[in-house]
Amino acid sequence: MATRIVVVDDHRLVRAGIVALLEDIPEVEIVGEASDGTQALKTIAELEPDLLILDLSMPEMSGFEVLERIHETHPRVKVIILSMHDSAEHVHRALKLGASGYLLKDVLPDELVLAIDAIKKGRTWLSSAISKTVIDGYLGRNGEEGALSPLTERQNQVLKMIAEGQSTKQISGHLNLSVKTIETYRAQIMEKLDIHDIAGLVRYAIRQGIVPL
Amino acid sequence: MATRIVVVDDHRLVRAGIVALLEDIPEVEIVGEASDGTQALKTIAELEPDLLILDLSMPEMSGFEVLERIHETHPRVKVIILSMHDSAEHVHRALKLGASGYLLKDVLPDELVLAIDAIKKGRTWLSSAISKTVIDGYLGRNGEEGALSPLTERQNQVLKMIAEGQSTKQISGHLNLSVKTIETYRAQIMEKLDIHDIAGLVRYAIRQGIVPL
DNA sequence: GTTGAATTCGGGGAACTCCCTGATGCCCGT
DNA sequence: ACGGGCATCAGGGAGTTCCCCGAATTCAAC
Repeated sequence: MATRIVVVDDHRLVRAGIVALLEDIPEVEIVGEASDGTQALKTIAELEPDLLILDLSMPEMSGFEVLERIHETHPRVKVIILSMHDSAEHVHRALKLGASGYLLKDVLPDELVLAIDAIKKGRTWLSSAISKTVIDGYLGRNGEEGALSPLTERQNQVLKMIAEGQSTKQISGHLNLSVKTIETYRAQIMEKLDIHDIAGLVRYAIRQGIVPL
Repeated sequence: MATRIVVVDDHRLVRAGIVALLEDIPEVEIVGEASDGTQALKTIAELEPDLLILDLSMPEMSGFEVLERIHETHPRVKVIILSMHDSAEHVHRALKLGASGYLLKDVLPDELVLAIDAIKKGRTWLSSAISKTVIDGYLGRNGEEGALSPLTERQNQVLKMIAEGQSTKQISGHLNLSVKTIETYRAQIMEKLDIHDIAGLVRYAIRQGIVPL
């Protein structure tokens, strides 16, 4: 029986492209499309597909949120993440939230078919470019540079607020912490990431999906 | 005779999608693909296509640079810009650099075909969503809020450096201007954009394509 | 030829960041 | 139980930003 697929991406052209690519594959059947998170959840509830192809970067509701809710409400629906960014942080979050696959948008079209096949059989499929990163992470490459988000929860929280444009003082207010504490975090973040200006932190945060663009 | 097209996009999947979409159209023929600017220029020199479908956001060489060089070396090659961002600034730059069309990635696939057709006939095609903005700009909507980048050249230059992470002092050094002057610009920028923190400026600059992510 | 926008600079002071050092309590793993 | 990572805070001072003011050019435009 064909795998029933729903494609979620906010760019119609990209969506249409994926559909066009999969159209010729006999084992799969595109049963629905959606262009944002809300719509995606509705479509899934209606159609109960086997597989979701999910773009991460979407307005309103991010792919992560969609992923999270799907995992709660429709745990049997497998999800392949389509992303532009080869970011360890992204991969980490996606897998944690129950994604079955993570493909970069620059994969060969054939790989999409392979991935669908693998996932149908219960495996997890990662783009070859990222599997190395993940394995490194798994191996506890905490040595120096690599690995998944090197920041603690608090640091991530503060980073987010920095990237949102809040000042040290504002952050300290919102978190009910002393200015000094936030200063410490900011310094720790900058040291760990080896980024030494706000602009760099903002770009980092955007790339990591911590704040929307 | 069929329009000979080269597709340039750094995401293979997207490229493959576009190709798949155009494959069925009899009037066009995809003769080549490229995944970055350098490759694109080479391909164009070799194949001398009629039309280029160009993604703006690419690593190494941005779509704008490619566009610029093509216009210099192969002025007869028409270019359709494919972009994710509905940014007046982007559209403006693209048209200035000689693009014949500007399509958002969320266009209906059919519109791509229409655009190709229109451009083949010497017209300019803009995604419906953006044509309004452009017309407003054309009408000299310099009144208050709207239009193309509201910043002066200097302000843009400073904004870029801010978004790159340079401090007021560093910028003043690089531009051989006094710190006070840069302070003035920064204040002017913030006032004009109604953005009052560095993080916001960085996000704005990224959205406008002034700095890469 | 005056008006206006763009570019350039300054003074001064309050506010804030940045950097360094040091410290406490807590929880976790061996 | 001890080391280590984490979260939390402090003091102090140099350096910067931020915000208020004002003002000189130049150049194009009306």
